[in-house]
Amino acid sequence: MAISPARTNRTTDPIDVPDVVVERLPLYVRVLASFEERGIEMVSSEQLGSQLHMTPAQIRKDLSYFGRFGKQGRGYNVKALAFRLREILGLDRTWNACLVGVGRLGRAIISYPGFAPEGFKIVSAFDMNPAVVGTMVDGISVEAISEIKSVVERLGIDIGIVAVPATAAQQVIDCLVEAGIGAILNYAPISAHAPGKVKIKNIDPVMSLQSMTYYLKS
Amino acid sequence: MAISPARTNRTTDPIDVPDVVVERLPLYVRVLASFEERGIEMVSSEQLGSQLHMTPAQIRKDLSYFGRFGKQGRGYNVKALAFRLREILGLDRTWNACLVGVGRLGRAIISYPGFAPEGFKIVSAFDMNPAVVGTMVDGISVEAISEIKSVVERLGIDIGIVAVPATAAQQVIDCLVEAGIGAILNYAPISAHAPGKVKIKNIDPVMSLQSMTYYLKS
DNA sequence: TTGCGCTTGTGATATAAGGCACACACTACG
DNA sequence: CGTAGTGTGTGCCTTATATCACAAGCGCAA
Repeated sequence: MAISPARTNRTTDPIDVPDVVVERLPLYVRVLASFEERGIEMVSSEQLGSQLHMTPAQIRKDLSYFGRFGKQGRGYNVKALAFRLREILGLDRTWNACLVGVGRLGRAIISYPGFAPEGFKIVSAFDMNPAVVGTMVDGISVEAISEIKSVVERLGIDIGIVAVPATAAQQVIDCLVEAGIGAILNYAPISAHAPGKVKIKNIDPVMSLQSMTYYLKS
Repeated sequence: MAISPARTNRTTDPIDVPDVVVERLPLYVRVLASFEERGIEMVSSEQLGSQLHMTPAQIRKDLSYFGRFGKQGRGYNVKALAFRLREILGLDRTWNACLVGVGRLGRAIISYPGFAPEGFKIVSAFDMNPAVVGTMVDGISVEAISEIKSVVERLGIDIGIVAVPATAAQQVIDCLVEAGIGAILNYAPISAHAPGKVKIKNIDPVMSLQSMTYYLKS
């Protein structure tokens, strides 16, 4: 009568992986890439750990959520592990993103050269300001916010990037969710909340600074 | 013989407050400001919680690390609590920051209008590129990286903002630490490590996206 | 003054995350 | 083959974080 106990299946197992673990995977992908660049073929959790300032045990445990990638006595094959982790994270394809808010910050985001090499393409931009709608910014045409839903559906956009003022942010986020977006990267200084299964990450340099000052008032 | 048991003193009590709690304080400051704007005088942990999508208990416990700010039956005085939290976080003063790396991203950071209103002033900038050194960017003169230590000491700079390419980042960070900086905001795509008591926060939009895609591969 | 409704502050408890340590697997080498 | 050396995967324990639940405090109203 023994029911399959715990984590027995692998590779296709989105259940029960803690968010913290998923958030560390890109870190692993990144150091693996740097090992690969240096021509290193095998790497131990010990080496990964010292690079990342983490305990080897944590790395091994994190990886064990997704499968058994290592060989006892040898460690992990750098190339193979990187490949599998990219696969697991869904980085083996391109993702389309749209930007909402083409102000100063929005333009900087559009021009940021770090997204494309990692497979994130900003394919569309939106703004409320009629003076900006219809113009081109870095090869992207700016459209009215009312168009979000139709454009998202037409172009198959998965990710929304929000760079509007705080006052408009929650409204824009609701709008993106309504349009069927699955993940949101929010640069607006609000503690945004996305309903349902939609993932949201806030990027808020001011809040980061504001918590660090606590430790500065020595 | 009873030794003072646990948390008995308050207000000047930097010991033993978990980092997670400190990181939430700016959030509280922010919602309190929004309540204040709306002219609300008293607020309960229940109201704060529903605004922030947190349990009231967590908010009360977080605040209890620093003192007893509420009144039973009434809640918290919005203005007074905001004031105290700003004081605790060290937001009742201005902090000087310097920027390292005056590339595209660095310029965007210098021009970002969100820091100053919160008391963070970028007072100095550094770059490696001799073509940029000596120029002015948005009213800030750019100096050579070798000058960091002397400028940091002369101007009393507390915070370093790193916006250099990944390859140079760790070196720059070490240099800032050496110069006596107490906190670092790192925009470079590396998992940076600061030695000693120096606080560091990484801002990495690409990594945020890379972890969200895990949930997108529906 | 007394009593009631409301909300705090906090001990106790539950849940989540991290780390230890060891059996086991694999390699290399003689 | 056998043995020594190394490093994984994981059960178990520790530590950290979140939540519950309730006694005690406060304000208002009668």
